[in-house]
Amino acid sequence: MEAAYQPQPTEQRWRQRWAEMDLGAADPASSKPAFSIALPPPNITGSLHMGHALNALVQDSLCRFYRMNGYEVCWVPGTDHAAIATQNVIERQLADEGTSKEELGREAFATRVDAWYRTYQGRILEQLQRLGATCDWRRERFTLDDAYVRVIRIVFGELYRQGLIYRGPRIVNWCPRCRSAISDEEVEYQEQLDTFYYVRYPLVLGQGSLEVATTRPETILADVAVAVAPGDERFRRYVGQSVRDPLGGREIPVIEDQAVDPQVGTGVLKITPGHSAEDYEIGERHHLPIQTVISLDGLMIAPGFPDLDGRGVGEAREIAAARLRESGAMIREEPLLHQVGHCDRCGTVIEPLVTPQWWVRIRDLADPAGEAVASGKIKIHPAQFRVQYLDWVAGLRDWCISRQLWLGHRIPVSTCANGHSFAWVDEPAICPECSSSDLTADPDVLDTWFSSGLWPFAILGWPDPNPTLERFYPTSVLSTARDILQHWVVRMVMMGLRFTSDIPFHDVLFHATILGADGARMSKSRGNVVDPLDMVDKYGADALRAWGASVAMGTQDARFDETRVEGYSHFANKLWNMTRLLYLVHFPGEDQPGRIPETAEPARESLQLADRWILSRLGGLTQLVTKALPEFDFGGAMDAIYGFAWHELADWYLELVKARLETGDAVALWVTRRVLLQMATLLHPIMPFLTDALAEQFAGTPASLDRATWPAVEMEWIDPDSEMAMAGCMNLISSLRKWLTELGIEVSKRSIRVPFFVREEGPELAQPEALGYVSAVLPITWVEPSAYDGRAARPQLVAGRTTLALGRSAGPGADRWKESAQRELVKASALRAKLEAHLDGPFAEKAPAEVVQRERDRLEEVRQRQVLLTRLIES
RNA sequence: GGGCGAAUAGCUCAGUGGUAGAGCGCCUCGUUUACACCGAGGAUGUCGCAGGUUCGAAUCCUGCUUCGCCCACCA
Repeated sequence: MEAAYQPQPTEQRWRQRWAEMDLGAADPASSKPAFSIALPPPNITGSLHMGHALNALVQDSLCRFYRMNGYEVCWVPGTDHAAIATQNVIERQLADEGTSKEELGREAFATRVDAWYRTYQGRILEQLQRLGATCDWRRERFTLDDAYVRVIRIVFGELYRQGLIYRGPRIVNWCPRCRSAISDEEVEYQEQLDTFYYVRYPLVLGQGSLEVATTRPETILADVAVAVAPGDERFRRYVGQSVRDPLGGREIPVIEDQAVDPQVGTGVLKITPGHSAEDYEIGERHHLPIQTVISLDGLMIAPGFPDLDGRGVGEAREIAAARLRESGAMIREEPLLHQVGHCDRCGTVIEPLVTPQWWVRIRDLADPAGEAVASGKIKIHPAQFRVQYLDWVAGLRDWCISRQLWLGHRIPVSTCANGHSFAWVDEPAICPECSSSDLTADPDVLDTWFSSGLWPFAILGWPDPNPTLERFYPTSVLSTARDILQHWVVRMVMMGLRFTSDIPFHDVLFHATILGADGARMSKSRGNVVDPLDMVDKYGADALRAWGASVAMGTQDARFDETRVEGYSHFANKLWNMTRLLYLVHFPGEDQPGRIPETAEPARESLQLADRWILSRLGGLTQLVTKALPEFDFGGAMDAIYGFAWHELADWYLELVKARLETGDAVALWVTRRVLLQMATLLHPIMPFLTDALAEQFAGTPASLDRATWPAVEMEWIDPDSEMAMAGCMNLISSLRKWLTELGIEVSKRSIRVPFFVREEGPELAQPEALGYVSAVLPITWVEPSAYDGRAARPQLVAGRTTLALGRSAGPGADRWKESAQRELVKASALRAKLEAHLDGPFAEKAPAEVVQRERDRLEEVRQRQVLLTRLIES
């Protein structure tokens, strides 16, 4: 074994081995219970980011855990074409090259896209493998594959025939830059400072006017009414009359509508159904016409107004405001901070526009999706996101699924010259109704989330009955980032329930979002992005995984902290060297190859105190980890293993057992081997590379711990008495070591042996092995008290209820021992006073008996300690 | 505006009704035959603020402050 653990060559070797062993291969014919995960398909828009990495390691840890627990695990990987995102990435590239998709033309653009997908698709999956992911790689899916496209068309056709998909002109969130509609969920609201314009709308008949407050004077030309709240006394006399729009001079009615809030602005709302979602609804209620003054490019259409016509919306706003000021219609202007919708892909301000689009009637789909979570059939972790899910599902509106992009799944509908529209799976040459061959295919493509929503069953071969689908659907767990809840998770539940009559997964995991070290979301523009593969290069995949496990399920976003990743790389080295310690006992030569041999389990009676203690602790650890992982408490499992390995096994047990190992003590050899190996097994789901490299050093282990059986808890190991005895002994050793240091005795010098004798023996030394343990880790030697009785005051130490005395005049710090004892006495007295006061009060009567007893024991201990210390100082 | 969450050591974060924890950083000392990717020791905390419940609160409740996330048609 090398003196230091080397992650890079080790990981490379094991990646290859796992691939050869095909660890992820799922056999639908197996008789084991099933566990399955559909890997959330990363967008093919570049490389893997920290979120992907975190998500991958969460899923991989679960898959490994369940395989080790006897499950047939199916983890299906894949990628998503991500229409809008990919198109934007490629458009940016083209812009950098000084060209555009329009210049290229559709065909050349499509070629370009294909090349992009080919380059990055494989790369993303390779990156997952570098993290140690054990997917069933042969089942890889891509949302543009023929089979996947077929599923989409079948689903679309079904919904179409069931009347759940319809086409119609309605107001949509239009992104003028993408030149496409986007769904409500793709709109991101940002606070923005604009001007609030107060504008006068004069009555057509008679004197008077209404004041309207608006942020969008350029849309006055598309106003079709002015509305007030029902019963608003201030404006009662205007209702039913007409006012003139102050730019165009058209007559428009004054109406009442419940959507108007009398508190906001002037209490009078201009109604522009063509350019506001809210106004559109009001317009529908009152059967108002729709006027349009903004084009799909976001430019004004105002033929009668040459100064406005063809201008951008921003410019037009300034011009319209100027006109209003000139005409005297502008009453005043004030700054207004408000929320404005932006395209979440390109950041452009959304323009609500009325265009013909395809829609999914949502209620029939959403209600069952809500019920699945409300009833507990689908569980969400952490639990507080359940509420968010339910609120969100309850508020869903019809879903706009058409996009006017060049990239994506075509809407599988054609219309013939005679006006027959029909959905298809394979594009037909003639109309099925009238056999007309004059067909027009719909030009739009589908929202990416429409196809992603089918992922869990589409990748398992639906709709054709097959063993994989039968066996692994519904999937067990869906793990994802929480920002995708509304986009994706809900869609999958809706589609799953509708088309498979079953939930798509049992548990939903929302892992933490990883922020940059500066606490902001990672973004290229902020320059705070950390590439997970850089971390893998630097510290190893296992270190990154261990860190990820420790933060994955926090309820709060987690800042990336490289020092902690580094800390876990040290941990990996520590584990390596703990195993190396045992290895060198068997194979003392540096380069001597061999495997730590299996030996027979010793009889329980032959175990020493330390052996019983560490096995008991191991039993407790096994219990904890076995419970934590299926509850998705990766952090709890990681912390427990870390603490056990470093602060119990390495710091104490291995130090105590070293001498026994060197003399070939069969019991010590067996216990050490057992503990090291079982600990590695428990850690394998989280740190697979390292633990496999460790297990390889032991004879009789499987080719990978992934194939090992998960350790059962050995109940007979659980031994509270030994744990308590050992705790006392460790406490004594710590006190003595501290004390020796204070006396100026070099604790770690092996050449020195300081004589000590036991003056008062407390429970710390009750176990026969205890004295030996103290002298095993400290440079002391035990002498008979009689040899020193009667001598003058000797430096003494009180630890717990044990008093030890130094057997010769001490080194340079010899005169300091009384100071040290004095300090201890002060502490003991203070503690005693506190405990006595506590036990004197109502605590003694009201608290549970065992808690009170514990305090009494502490008091008794501290009293004795005080007596000992006092005697000591006075001696 | 509504909902959810967070506030613990210098930094990043665990934790939990009964004696405040880890990693990293800092100070002292040490070892180089498991590990300097190490060991031993140390300093640093009114566990956001104010009330309440309780024998006991960092932990439960209420209010407040600050930060974050989600939702929402304030024009």
